Amino acid sequence: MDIEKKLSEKTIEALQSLYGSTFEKVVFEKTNPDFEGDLTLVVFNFLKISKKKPEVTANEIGTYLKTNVAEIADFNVIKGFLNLVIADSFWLNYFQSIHGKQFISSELPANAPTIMVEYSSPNTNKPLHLGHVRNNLLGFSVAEILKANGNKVLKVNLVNDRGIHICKSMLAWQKFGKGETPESTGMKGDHLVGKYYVEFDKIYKYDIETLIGQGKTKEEAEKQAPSILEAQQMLLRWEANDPTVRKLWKMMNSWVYAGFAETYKMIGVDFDKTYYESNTYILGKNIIETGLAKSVLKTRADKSVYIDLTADGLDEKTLLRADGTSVYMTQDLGTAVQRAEEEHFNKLIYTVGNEQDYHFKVLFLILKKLGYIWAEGLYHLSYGMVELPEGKMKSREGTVVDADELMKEMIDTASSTSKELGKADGLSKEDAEKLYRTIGLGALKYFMLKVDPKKKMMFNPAESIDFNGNTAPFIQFNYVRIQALLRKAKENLNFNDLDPVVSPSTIFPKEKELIIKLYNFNTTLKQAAEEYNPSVIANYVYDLAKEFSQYYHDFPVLKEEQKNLVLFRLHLSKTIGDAIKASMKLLGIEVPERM
RNA sequence: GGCAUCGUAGUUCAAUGGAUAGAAUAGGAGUUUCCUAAACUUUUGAUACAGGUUCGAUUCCUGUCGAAGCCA
Repeated sequence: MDIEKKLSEKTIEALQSLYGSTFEKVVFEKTNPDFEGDLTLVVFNFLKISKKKPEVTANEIGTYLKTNVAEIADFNVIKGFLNLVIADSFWLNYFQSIHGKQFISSELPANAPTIMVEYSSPNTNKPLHLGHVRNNLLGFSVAEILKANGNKVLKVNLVNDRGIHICKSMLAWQKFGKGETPESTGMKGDHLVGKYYVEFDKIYKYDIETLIGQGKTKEEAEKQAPSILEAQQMLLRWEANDPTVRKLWKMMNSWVYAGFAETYKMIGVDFDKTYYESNTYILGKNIIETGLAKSVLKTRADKSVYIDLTADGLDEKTLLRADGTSVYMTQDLGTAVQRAEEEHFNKLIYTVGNEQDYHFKVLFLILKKLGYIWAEGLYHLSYGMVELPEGKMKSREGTVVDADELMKEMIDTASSTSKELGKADGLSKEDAEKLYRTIGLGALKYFMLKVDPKKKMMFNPAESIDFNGNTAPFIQFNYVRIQALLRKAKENLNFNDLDPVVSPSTIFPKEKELIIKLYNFNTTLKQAAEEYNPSVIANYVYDLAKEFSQYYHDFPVLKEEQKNLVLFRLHLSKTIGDAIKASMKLLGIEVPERM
C-alpha cells in the first residue's frame, strides 16, 4: 500500500518511456495545501532530459501517470509542479486495511538488531535538574522509538558515583553535617547530599579569598585552598580503599540512589542495566597495552601515553598520564569494549550533551583506529543545553531548575487548572491525582521533546509551561473527546469498534486529510528512528490532534443523521485516538480517558 | 588563539534546495439553544547583514556582526 513507492517507480518508468533516460530515484512531496492535490512532483530536475518547458514536461509525466496508475484520479500543473490527486477510494481502502490493527507492533522480529541506549548518567553529588530532565526524556523516548521500529533495545545508565565531586559533598557533610540523614531531616537523599556540595563550594570560595588576601594569585589560591587539598586527600584515601571513607561514601551514595529512584519513577523512565563508574573507572588500561602493541598509541619521554590525531584534524590526546593514572577517555574506551563483549550490540547510543561533541569524536575515532569493527555502530546522541533567560544553569551557583520541584509545580498547576475548569468533577481522589500527573508531566515532557534535540532550548521559569495550543494537554484533550464519543456510542448505539468499517461513497476533504495523516504514521516513525529525533513524533501528533480538533468542531459525529456516516466517523475517530495514544507513548506521555 | 555550533514574528518553536516561510503564545475582532470552549474562526507580525552558486536559497559556499560551547 505504499503509494509513494509505486509512484516513484512509475515515474522512473515514465521518464524512460518519454525521454529515454534512466533515473535512480524520484521523490514526491506533500502538496502545498494551497493547491489541489495530495502529492507533488517537482519536474525542474527533468528538464535537461526532456528538453522541454517545465509545464510541458509536467503535463507529459502527469498524463503518463494518470493512464498507468489506477490510484491517480487527476492531476494539475502549475509552473514546474505536477500535483497529483489520489483517488478517495485509495484512501478509503487504506483506512479499511488498518482497521483494528495496532499502530505499533508489540512483537520484535526474530533477527532484531540490538541497540544499547545510554542515557541519564547522573553524578551522585547533587539532585537532578532541568538539563538531566531533557537527557532522560530524550533517551527514554529514543529507546521507545527504536523499539517500535523493530529493534531490541537495552536501556543503560552509567552512574558517576566516584571522584572529587562526591568527596566534596562527603567532606562538607563530615565537617558540618552533625550526623544529618534523610530520615532526621525529612529531606530527599539526593537533595541532602546536594546541600553539602553547595556547602563545600562556599568554604572553598572563602579559602580562595583568604589566600588571595594573603597575596597569592587566583590560580595559586585555587590549587592551595585547604578545603580542596582535603577533598583531594579524601579521594586518594577512597582509591586506597580506606574503610572509613568507603563507609561514608556508601552511605551517602545510598541516600542519593533512593532519591534518584523517586525522581526516575516520577519522570517515568527506567533502565535495563545500571553501570557504576566505581566499577568501570579502572577499565581501559589493558586497552592501552593493545594500542601500544599495535603502534596506534605512542609513549612520550615522560612515559605518558597518547594518540596522535592531528592527521584527522584533531589534537594529540593523552590516555595515560606520566604518573600512570588514566583519564576519562581511557575509562570510556574500556567501558565501550566491555559492553561490546558482553552485549554484542549492533549500535550503542550515548545520550550526552553537545558540550562533549569533541570527546565523543575522539572516542569513536580511537576505537576505530584500534580496529574494533563494532565502533562503526557508535553514535553520540548530542543534544543542546537547556538555557535560562540569564544563561546556562550552574549547579554551584544555585541557578538551576530542580527536577523534583519543577515536576511538582507542573502537577500543582495541572491540579488547579483542572479544578477551575471542572475537569476533575466526579473523579475519585486517586483518579484525580493521577489525572493531574498525566497532564502536568505530559505538558513538561511535550514541551521538552517537541524541540529538535540538536538545538539548544530556552526555559523561562517565570512563564509557566502552557496548557493551551501546541501542548500535550491539547493533544490529550482531543484524545479524551474521542473516548467520550466512543463511550456514548457504545452505550447508546451498540457501537463496537471491531465491527467492519463501511465506507461512504464520498468523503470530505477534511476526512481525507485525516486518513492521509494516519497513513503518514509509519514514515514518521521511521524518520524519527533514523534521526534519533522524538520531535518528529511530537510535531506529527500535534498536527493530527489539531486536524481532529477542527474536524470535531465542524462535523457532527453522533449527531449526524445518516447512520452509516455516524459509524464511519466513529471508526475514523477511534483510529485517530489510537494513533494519538501510540504517538504519545513514543514520547513517554500518557493519555487520560477523561479530563 | 585553535576547533565545531547557532542567529527565523514581541516571545517559544517549525520548514529532505522548491510554490505566497508554517505553528503556538502574546496583541486586535468574533463563536456556546449544537457530541467536553484546555476548543473553533479571523487579523496584525519574522529569515542578523553583505556577496556568491542555482531555473529556484531560511537551507549550500565566503565574509562581517552577534550568541553560547569545547580544547589548551
